[in-house]
Amino acid sequence: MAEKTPARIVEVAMRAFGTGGYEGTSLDDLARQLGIRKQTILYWFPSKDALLEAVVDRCADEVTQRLLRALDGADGGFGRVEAMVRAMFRLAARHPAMLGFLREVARLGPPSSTRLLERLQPLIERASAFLEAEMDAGRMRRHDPRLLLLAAYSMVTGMATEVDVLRAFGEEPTLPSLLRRRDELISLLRAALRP
Amino acid sequence: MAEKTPARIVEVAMRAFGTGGYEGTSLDDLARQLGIRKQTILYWFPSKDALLEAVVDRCADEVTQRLLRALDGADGGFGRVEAMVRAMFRLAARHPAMLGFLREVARLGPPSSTRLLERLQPLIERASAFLEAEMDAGRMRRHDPRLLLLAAYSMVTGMATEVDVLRAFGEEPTLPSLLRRRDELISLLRAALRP
DNA sequence: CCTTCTGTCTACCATTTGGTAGACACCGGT
DNA sequence: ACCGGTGTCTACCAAATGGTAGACAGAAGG
Repeated sequence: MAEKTPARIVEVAMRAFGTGGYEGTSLDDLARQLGIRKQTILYWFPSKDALLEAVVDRCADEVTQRLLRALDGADGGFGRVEAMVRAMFRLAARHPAMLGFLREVARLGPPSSTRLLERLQPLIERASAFLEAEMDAGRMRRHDPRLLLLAAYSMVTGMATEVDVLRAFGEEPTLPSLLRRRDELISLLRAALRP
Repeated sequence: MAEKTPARIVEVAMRAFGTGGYEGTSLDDLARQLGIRKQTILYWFPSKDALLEAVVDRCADEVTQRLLRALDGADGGFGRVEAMVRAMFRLAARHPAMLGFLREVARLGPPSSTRLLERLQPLIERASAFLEAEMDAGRMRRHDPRLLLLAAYSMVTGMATEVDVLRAFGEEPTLPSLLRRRDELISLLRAALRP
């Protein structure tokens, strides 16, 4: 049990909130999964809302860190877009509930959604500035950079998380299928962005 | 009060489930909004789950009807894609909670998601057959038709529903802004699909 | 006038929920 | 040996939840 209790709680809560929803997950559920009593959860986080905030922060950190790295590295141009999509899919493969949690927070609305987006703001700024610059330089077809970003975000979370929908579309929730979806999405974006 | 009670219940429930989530909405909440007691709800629908099923069916009917009409009418080629996107956005404008409800059902998983997708299956088949034919004829750039459909679906629901996210991206939830998003999305798809 | 059916209501109920109060065990420092 | 803090636990609690039982009012039909 190397991991600290609060970190374990946040981890399990993110998975649970991301798949079962916030209201659909009780503190007792979490405690059961953690092998502790719910009072221990309430010792570390004074209320369920406070726990949610902590999970939001953890999630924002993870996403920001991964995407900023992808945005910095690699060659410029479309390679960077591709790197970001790959980073998100890697996240989806390694941490499947996190994208679900993102979506859940968006549904919950303020104050959690506000908190999340505040923390993601720098990332959004950097990414849309990058797209704008590429478009100005004529290396990408011109679109509204923020709407493009939003569309890409929606596609990634959709294609990475909606397992049942995927099944209806003939896709199994396996790793190879995930990679196919990733490549298909990249090719779609490339087609949309070629000058 | 021309509308029948069961229909009113389903209507209000769809709005509530779509914005507040299924577990986040109590029968008492619904009853309050309807100006009746929850026992009246339970008279028409034997349980909360049964009510959810009814809402799922109602939603599937509405979506199928609107999209099939868009898929039939208009000229072929990209015009039909555009008509479908427009139909979805019209739905989003007139019935904002319905797309949110779609997403909620996807999150809830089986059996509701299964039920919804079964009922949408014919629509999915028709749409992907259409895309396939267009690609075969060389009138659209080749992509995996089902994944393309899924991507488009994700983009539409995302861009039409995630108001808080939108706000972070500098978009206000007003009608003109919705139309801008619609047009931007159409132009994105057109760019991705031009041969 | 009586009966039956329909739709809504009042009165409950068992369970679950988020949260409080406080006991208890362990640990490091003195 | 003692003490103060830290982390987890047991014992509760008030409110809310989905659901049951049955009263009641009105309309329809004989």
